[in-house]
Amino acid sequence: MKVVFMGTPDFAVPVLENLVKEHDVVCVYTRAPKEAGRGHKETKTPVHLKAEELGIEVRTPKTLRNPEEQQKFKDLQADVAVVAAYGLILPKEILEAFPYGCLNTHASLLPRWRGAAPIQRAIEAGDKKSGVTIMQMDEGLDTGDMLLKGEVEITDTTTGGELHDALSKIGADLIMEALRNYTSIKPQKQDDSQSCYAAKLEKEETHLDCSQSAEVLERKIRAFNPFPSTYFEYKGERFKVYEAEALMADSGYAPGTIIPNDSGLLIACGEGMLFITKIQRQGKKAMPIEELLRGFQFVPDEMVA
RNA sequence: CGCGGGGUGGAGCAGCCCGGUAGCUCGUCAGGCUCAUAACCUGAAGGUCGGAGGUUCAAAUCCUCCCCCCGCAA
Repeated sequence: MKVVFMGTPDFAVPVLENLVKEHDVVCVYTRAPKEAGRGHKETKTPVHLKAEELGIEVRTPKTLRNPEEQQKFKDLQADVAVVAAYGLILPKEILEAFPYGCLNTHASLLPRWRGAAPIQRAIEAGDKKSGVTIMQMDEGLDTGDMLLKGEVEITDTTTGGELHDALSKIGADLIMEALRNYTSIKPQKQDDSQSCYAAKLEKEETHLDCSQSAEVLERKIRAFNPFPSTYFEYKGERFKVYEAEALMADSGYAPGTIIPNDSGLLIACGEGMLFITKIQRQGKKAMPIEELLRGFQFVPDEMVA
């Protein structure tokens, strides 16, 4: 088939890689390069780089709401547009431009977790499973009819990064199946009453609030690992937390207190305690807590914030 | 030219501001103690202090340039 691909982050790259194996990807749409990273160098999106590597035309319009862009899109005369975490709203004219419309690869089991950050939100909420849904896009936010689903288990050690990679791969395979069997798949409506939204990750949430339950904090740490990661502050210095264990016994200490113990870094929480197992000091690499503690001391009874 | 931290025996850190015999915790190896041990005691090996210049009687430490890693902010 003649396919237009629309995607932006790493999650979308495997989808593009799969598409080119069986289809004629005539054009790739992605977000425009922006200043990012240290030194504010202009950075192309992962999909942009992959498309260039594959020798496919790349377009980076700032919006698809204007008639000129819509016409340029239609002129591609493709059979279908495959969308994976693109980041721009697709107006009706785009959605209806090709015979098969726009198929989206969404990283959740819809209708649960519509929206921006379904992967992290599923772990954070304590869901036991997640997955990918291929849907026929409509004008709503992830409300289109569902074509295919692929499930994956979330264990009590699954990190956001692991789930991201797993879902990315599943999505890349599912979209191929959807294209192959498009005409025989019966679209299913979403049950709106079962829906929920995955709000985008805010910087503010990455700060660990020790007054919360250790269980809740542990899930957040796991969901946000490796990105955007969580942190606490100690003596004015920021420490990123990548892994921790929740101990739900009552510590008897005020939330935020470093509890004396000889096996590692134990912090009192609103409910239970957090035993930090992987940490990163600013300016340093992430490392197991034992390593940091060989040369750095967290003084017992002092507080983290 | 966005702001900032760091590169010191295998690991993690201190020392740098106020130049002058390289230190701590851990690991490794050997020996000892012990019913035994990841515990304890004794001893040992192991470092071009990221790289290149410069200042100096003397540089991990001061100056210049370069390489690499990371945090913030976007």
